[in-house]
Formats: sequence, C-alpha cells, structure tokens
Amino acid sequence: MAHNPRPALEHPQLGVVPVTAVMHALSDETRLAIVHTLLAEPTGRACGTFPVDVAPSTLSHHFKVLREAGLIHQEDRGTQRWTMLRAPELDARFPGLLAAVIAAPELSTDPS
Amino acid sequence: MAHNPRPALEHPQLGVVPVTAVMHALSDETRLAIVHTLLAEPTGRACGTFPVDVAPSTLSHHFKVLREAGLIHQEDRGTQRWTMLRAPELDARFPGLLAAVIAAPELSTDPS
DNA sequence: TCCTTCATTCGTAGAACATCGAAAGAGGTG
DNA sequence: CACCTCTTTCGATGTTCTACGAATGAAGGA
Repeated sequence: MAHNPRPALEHPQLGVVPVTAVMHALSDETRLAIVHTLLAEPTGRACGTFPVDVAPSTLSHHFKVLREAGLIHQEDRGTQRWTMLRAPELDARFPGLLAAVIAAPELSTDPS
Repeated sequence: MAHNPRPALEHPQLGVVPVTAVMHALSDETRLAIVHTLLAEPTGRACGTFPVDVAPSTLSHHFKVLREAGLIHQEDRGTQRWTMLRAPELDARFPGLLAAVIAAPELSTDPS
C-alpha cells in the first residue's frame, strides 16, 4: 500500500443537522469569533491564521464542532487547511439565523 | 419575623445577556420545546403544564436556564408560576433571532 | 533526504451540564 | 388546622465540554 492521503473531511448535509447542534456550535465565544472572522472573509482562511487565543489543539477541536454542525467547509491546500463559511447553505436551511446571530452586539450598552 | 414570601425572581436586562448565553439556552431540545410552546401561547402558561418529558425537578432547572438567559419571564400566581416568553424584548435586542430559530424545522426532509 | 510548517489525534484534567429522587416550602381549599 | 397541589432546592450521578501539552502525520522547500 502506498501512503495514506489525508482522510477526507466529512461535511454533513445541512438537512440532517438539528437546529440544536447549530445553536450549540454558536454558543461558544471562540467559535463565534471564528464565524465572525469567516463572514468578513468570504474567500476563506487557513486554520492557523484566526485571531483567537487558544492552543492549536483546542482550535482544532472547535473547527471539528463547527464542521460537524454544518457551519463551515474545510479542504486541504498543501500543508494548510482552508476554511470557509457555508453561508448560502445555512441561509437556505435556517433563513435569517446566521444574520441574526452575527448582527447581535456582544453586549448592548443600552439596557432593555 | 413573619414568614418569608417567595423570593423575587431575577430577570436580567437583555442588554447584559451575552449572545452566547442565549444560544446555549436554545441548544437544548427540551428548552427549545418550551420556547416553541410559549410562542404559540402569548398569554403564558403554568410551569407544570408544558408538554415535555422530563421530571419536574429537571423542568425547573430548564426554566432557570431560560430565565437567566433572558428568554422567559416568570411570576407567581397563587400556587403556580406563570411563564411568558420575552418575545418583544428579545426581538429588540437580537432582531430576527427568535423568529429564525423558531422557523427552523427540526429536520429538513430536503437535504441541501 | 532532512527539516520546517501546518494541523490533527490522543490522553487527561477540571468545569459545566442534564437528569433524577427525596425533601421542603408556599398557597389554596376543606 | 390538615391536606393537597405546584414548584423549587438539594445531593448525587453520569455525561459532555473546553482546555492543554505531547506526539503524530502529511506537504513542501532546501
């Protein structure tokens, strides 16, 4: 046998992703920051270049959660792994959800 | 001292509730079912009358999570506790979020 | 081939979470 | 007052989550 290539990444069809899984994926500060970054960069980004403050192994964990919740798409490009937001698909499956989450200010100065 | 009345329930101002807290509150099947039920019943409902399949003590826990995330309002009415969705406030703080979450079908038959 | 870079998996530790049953308290009714 | 109903709190349990460091594997350049 020749060398094993990198295992193919699994990306669930959004139709089979429960809403609760998406909500859970978006309930973590770090992952939310990743989604924010990706939304501002539609062409995608390499894993290691995200402005987050966790160890690489932890970051990898968060990418897995996001990927399995159907929020991001990842593919290998040489040594790096390219990450993109599945924005159009998400909006088809959960209309308005991503926009609403992204639009929310972290904390509102105006209490209501 | 006379008897203690029931302790006043705390309801955070939505301005100080982090988005992640709301997302977390909505990432549980049981809590999502509660929110669904409440949205269909704007006048509110007593705690024990929700069509969920958990023990009373567990249900109480979920109400606490929802309340502290600013999703519901509760007040005492005699022996029972009345629960209402803070829908207008939520929509002011996180426009479109509640609608998007509620609109999402549990599972889509059309994979996309 | 050697070495560097990029990202993952593994093992582990600590915190948080969902769940239940038992006990307790407050309100209303007889 | 006694009793019943509604709901919560407490304590315990098992699971899940986030986090890290160390080790591993793949890709590409010197």
